[in-house]
Amino acid sequence: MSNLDQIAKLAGFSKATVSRVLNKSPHVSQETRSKILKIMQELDYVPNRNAISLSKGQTLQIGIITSTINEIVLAFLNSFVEVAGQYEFQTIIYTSGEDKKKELQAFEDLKRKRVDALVIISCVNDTDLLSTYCKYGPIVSWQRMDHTDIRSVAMDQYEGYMLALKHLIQKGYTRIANAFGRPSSINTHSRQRAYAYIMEQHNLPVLQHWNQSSIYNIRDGEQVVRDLLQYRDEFPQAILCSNDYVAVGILCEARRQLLSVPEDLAIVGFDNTELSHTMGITTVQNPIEAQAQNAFYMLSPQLVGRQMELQPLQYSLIERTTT
Amino acid sequence: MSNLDQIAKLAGFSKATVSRVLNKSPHVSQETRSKILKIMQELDYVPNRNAISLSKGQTLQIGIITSTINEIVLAFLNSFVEVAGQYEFQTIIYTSGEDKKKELQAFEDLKRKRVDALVIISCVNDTDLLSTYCKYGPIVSWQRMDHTDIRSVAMDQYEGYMLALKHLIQKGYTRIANAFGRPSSINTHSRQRAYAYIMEQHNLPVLQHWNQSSIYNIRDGEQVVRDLLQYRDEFPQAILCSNDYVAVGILCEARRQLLSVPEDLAIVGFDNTELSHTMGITTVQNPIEAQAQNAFYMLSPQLVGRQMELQPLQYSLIERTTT
DNA sequence: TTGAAAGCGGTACCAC
DNA sequence: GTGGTACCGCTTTCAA
Repeated sequence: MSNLDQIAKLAGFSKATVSRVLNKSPHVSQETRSKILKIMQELDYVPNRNAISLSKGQTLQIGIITSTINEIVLAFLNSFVEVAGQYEFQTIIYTSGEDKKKELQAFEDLKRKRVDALVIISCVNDTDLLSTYCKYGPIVSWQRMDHTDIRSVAMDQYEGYMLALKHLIQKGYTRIANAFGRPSSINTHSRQRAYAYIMEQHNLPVLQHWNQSSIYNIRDGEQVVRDLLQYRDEFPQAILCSNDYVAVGILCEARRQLLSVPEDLAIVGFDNTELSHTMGITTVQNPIEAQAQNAFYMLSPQLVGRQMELQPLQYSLIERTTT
Repeated sequence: MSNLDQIAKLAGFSKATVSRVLNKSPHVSQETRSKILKIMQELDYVPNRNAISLSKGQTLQIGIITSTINEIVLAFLNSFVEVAGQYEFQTIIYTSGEDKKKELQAFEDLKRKRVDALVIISCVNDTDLLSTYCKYGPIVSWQRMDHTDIRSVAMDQYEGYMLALKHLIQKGYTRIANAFGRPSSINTHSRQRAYAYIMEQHNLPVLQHWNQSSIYNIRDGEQVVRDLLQYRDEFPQAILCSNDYVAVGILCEARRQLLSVPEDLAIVGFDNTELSHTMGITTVQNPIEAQAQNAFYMLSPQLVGRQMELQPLQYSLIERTTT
């Protein structure tokens, strides 16, 4: 492998001049430039990115942290990789598997200058601890954070959940259950607030086993149906899900249990993923791609020195056949 | 940010000794070590990864190339990130969006020493061109390659497809259609060979419109059903799919069209993903996780200087309710 | 327009 | 066990 020095020697110029050519500096004469370019071509030269990173103190790499890559994360990840790539930034995946130590390595890598910035999709460490890393580079989060140092691109799911609740009530459903996600998450709290508010406002019943938590995926959704069926007399008319995959699980299991949807059980998903469309699940449209792009835009002032305008975000209800 | 030099000065030792402490060299006295470690702690010192990479000529980063991150890729990606992480390697995503230039950047990054190795999930460039990059580092592929320089971890889908075909025939289905993926791919060719062989052996009919290509995802699957319905009289009894997502699309659309499954149409997926389980789709179990792990193991001789034993791979048929 | 040289922050070989 | 020092390969300031 050839390096700058060799190119410089062969061309009869200094490293500085060769570097100028590489960086398209205007302060190089035309003939010098073409002579150097020719030699680079001949030697099949490409600059070493580690050397550049070390010298510039910038890697053009962004770390993205998630416990695991699942279907929900997919849309965000794709969209983020895409927009970051447009600005020459690469994306490194850090999967923690909910392990605090492993997750922390991503933050250490920010400190160690392996990445220029971090995006949190989900994290398990204490936010007070994580925010101490802000001094090493910009950090944004998709997951809502209870800490002011780390900004979040997510929307308040209170609004989205309200849409779903109002839709159900308007349709005449009164016995409404919830399949929440992480019990301690801000999203879950928002949803619980919306639920409590609406239920009280309409003077509707709230049973304890209608509030299930830690329901994340298809399998969990299937289990929810089986659990609810144990209380035959208190079976809900409708169920709101933490995401579309949970809704899919509930729908499939409901059918297996010979419940007809939406007559015996109405289902509302969340996110409006491809799958909810295919399976005809009523859901709340969540602009995930836009949030991923906003994540990059929020980093951009420190990354590319330019403030970028965030896209407006809005929920909407997509009515399909499960309500 | 502090660096080696500062630590050395403050501790009253040389950079070399500090470096030894960092790298856990045994040739440092206990008190020197603890003294240096104490100072590192006080200054909150961590070594700069770019400097290490430059000096060692190794980044501990592996690039993974795919046109887009979809559900099929998910299992592979998760598994690969996991196993690579166990050996301290990080994974960088390169999504090409089928753009040859963009895809080539990943290979240039191998040359430029941004990554130590590459894993191809899918690629669009000419394999002759890509194999010229082998001299810069190890490259393996999940997608089957027609080039000997780049080894593939994938299995020959001929075997898997045979399982599915034999299953259908044993069940008494004779009018069998195919939803193939990329027309030019080696996998598709393997499947076509298996199909042709079985059909001829059993003297079964083969209609041209029973062989659909470029069917990749749920939407494509839905479309397949609508297309096939145009030939009412020549509607197949069963259909084999390029993957489980196509099968899901076909299943959902078939139900919407009031076809009963498997009576009017039997469906066999491929891969045995979570979703096929949930929806009760008969499928071919494809050990994707093991292939991802093997991908790392195939890189390992050049990456960690150790030959690792590849896991044996085997297809099996998972019979569920769609056949 | 060009060059010399001092970084960037480590590693690793060779002395002692 | 420890230190001196030449790398690794590129950027950037200052002079000329």
